[in-house]
Amino acid sequence: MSLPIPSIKRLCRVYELLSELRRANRSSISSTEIGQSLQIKAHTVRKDINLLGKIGPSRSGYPVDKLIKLIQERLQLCEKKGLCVVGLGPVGQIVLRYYDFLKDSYPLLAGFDQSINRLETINTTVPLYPFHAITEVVQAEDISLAILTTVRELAQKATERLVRGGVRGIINLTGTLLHSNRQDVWIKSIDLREELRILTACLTKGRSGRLE
Amino acid sequence: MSLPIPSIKRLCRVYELLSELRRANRSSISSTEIGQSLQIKAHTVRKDINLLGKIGPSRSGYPVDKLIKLIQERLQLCEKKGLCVVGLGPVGQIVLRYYDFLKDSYPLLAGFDQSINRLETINTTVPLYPFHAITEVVQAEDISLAILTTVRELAQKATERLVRGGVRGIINLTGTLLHSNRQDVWIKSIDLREELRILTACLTKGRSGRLE
DNA sequence: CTTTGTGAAGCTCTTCACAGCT
DNA sequence: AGCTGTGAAGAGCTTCACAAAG
Repeated sequence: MSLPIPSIKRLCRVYELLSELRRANRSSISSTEIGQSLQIKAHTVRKDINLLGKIGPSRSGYPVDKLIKLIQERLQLCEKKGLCVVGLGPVGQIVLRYYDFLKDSYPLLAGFDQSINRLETINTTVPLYPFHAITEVVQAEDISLAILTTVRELAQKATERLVRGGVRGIINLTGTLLHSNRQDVWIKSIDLREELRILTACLTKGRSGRLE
Repeated sequence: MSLPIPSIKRLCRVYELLSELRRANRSSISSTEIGQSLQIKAHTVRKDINLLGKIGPSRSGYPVDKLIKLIQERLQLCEKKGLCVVGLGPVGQIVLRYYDFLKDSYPLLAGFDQSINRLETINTTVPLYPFHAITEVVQAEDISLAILTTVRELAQKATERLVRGGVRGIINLTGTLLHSNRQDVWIKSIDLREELRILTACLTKGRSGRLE
């Protein structure tokens, strides 16, 4: 059975927490403590973990190593996924320069831009290609995820080429609404202006909830 | 009555769509068409709009102008909110340089960094201040929103100073979990690594839903 | 005959309560 | 005592179905 999206989101945060704990050599942690650290109710943490399947009969907190492995397997965080950046303006260049923190799981295999000038002047170890090569390169390099940072006008065309090449997940930073008929493509749009508006509207609510 | 968060999010997107329509001189639009444009069910669009209050008895689509005004009022998008950026590394500098697209509603009143060197070398019309001045400046300039882009180590301290000065909404781009006891402070955390993991996990689900 | 408006039904996710294990 | 695991209850949001209006 497939996990509910809210559970997936929380489990990704649990995963990050556990990775930090492992670095600090902690060997186990209780649902209560996970809850406090991440500001989630302990009930919910346990439900989420149980949705993953049986972890074993330990009754004194969850073993960090086992739980990491379980989440990795169930959420498919174990196998590497090829990543690319489309649009090498200021934002795209930041991704090129600072992607180190994700290269273990998401090797950055390609950057694309429509301007030949940019392709020639940007100094990076990531292979760069012209915009028209997207489908071909994505297919050849087996890239399944993309970060979109193009100008608005190119966003939809880029999406189509990415999907045609085999990309199945896109982080859309262009502030444009992307269309894709396909039912197996996931798009996460992030737009600062929209987020500011949401925050503004939330201020009028009495108490604050967490924004996912 | 206060709106549910999912409705707030959708209405912000409707608002953006309506703004575009107004620029194109459209005078009315139906819930069906809004739904198609934003990939929301028409039912839901109407429910959301009705939550705002009575808009009037027109039965041939919603009048664009009236609806914009109604959303603005109810979501408090009308009055300006002072904004600041904390942390002037690569990401913070992008906000400084490209914030134009939001300055109408969110004037950027201050930038903060802990490095005096940065404060002196960055070329911008936005007033820059040292890290320790956060509380004071936020209060003096009546700033209510902040974009956080500091290094991890400073994120929590920055948050405390911002909140003490009067900030009530924070977009957190630091990849750190922020704590705030206060019930009237809203925090939206955006973290590329987490988003990539969520996308990865979603790929294992059969059909794609929209990620909010 | 298309459009909005809305109570009611339905569904998904969260929270509860408590059994069972260590 | 403190912890996990889980069916049952509950809350919140979405979807439905249809009345009412142009």
